[in-house]
Amino acid sequence: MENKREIFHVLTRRFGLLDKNCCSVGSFEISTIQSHILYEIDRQHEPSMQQIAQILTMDITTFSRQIQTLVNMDLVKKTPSSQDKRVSILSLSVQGKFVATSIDHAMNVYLDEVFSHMDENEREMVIRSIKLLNEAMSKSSVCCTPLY
Amino acid sequence: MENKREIFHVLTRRFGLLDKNCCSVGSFEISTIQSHILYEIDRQHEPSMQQIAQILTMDITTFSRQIQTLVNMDLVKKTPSSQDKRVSILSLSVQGKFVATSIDHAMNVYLDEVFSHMDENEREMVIRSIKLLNEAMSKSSVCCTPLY
DNA sequence: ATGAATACTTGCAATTTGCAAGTAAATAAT
DNA sequence: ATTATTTACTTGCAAATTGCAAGTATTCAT
Repeated sequence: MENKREIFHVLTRRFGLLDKNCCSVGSFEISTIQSHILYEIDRQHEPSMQQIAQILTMDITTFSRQIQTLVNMDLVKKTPSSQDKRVSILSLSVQGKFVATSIDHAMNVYLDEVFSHMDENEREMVIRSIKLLNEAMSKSSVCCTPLY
Repeated sequence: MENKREIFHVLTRRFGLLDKNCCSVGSFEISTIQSHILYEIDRQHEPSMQQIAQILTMDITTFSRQIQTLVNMDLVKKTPSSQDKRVSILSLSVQGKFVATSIDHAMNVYLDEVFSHMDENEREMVIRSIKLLNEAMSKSSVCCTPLY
């Protein structure tokens, strides 16, 4: 029987390391969490604070302060919702979009390099496997609240 | 072309979340980093502080203090090396071994549950893919030095 | 024997964290 | 219509975590 945890542990530590090192773009020093925040704001449609905080399973107060930092860095904009004045709609500034895109690009460059060590069949298999795994994880009842 | 980053991001966030939630065993409150430290001490043969800190890419001073905490919790033992009195050999206490094993078990239970949503062929494919990926990542020259 | 390198520890100051308590707006109850 | 409750977010504060600089102790190099 395989020790599944081991191989997953190695994988996620490596990826986490990449996540950690990827995040300085130009003069911006971006922490891992901040890059994840930018990533999620970019993905979602007019997200509120709550929404992003929940996706990232962050305490809302911690999140609030991280957003303040990102607003001060002029990477994120906060717009009060017209429907509900309590909620702030988050969006990326032009600079924020640039940073998010740069990080995304860097990550994909890295992943392409990783995949270059495989042949075409292997590449396809791996991609298919990760997708399968994501589906299976989202079906799981054991861990965590589903992310998407 | 796939957006590789997206599917990897989802995967590693989910796994990270699991890592975060898994770690309270009995009366022990274990943080994610601490569980990784226990895991690596268990894996390695008579590791020094440096060794584990490097594997986990942690600052040695931060690591030193984390180890102090784990020693105080009676989960880790520090034995001065007989060959070199500067180095401390790390090992798990009986309790530490128990905690590490419990976490490992919990993770594998979760992973088994995840894999139960697949058929046997898929399971094999996924395991093979993760291994392939780990190999490819270890060959990569790009990762883990700052990208910009 | 002396200087440089290595393995680790401590001082300190900055950052990050999460709970408790706050404000303000929307919804429900009377 | 007024009051109470819930929701969305912010601030106070105290504890924990971090990393650099500077320290000690041991080993290696010359």
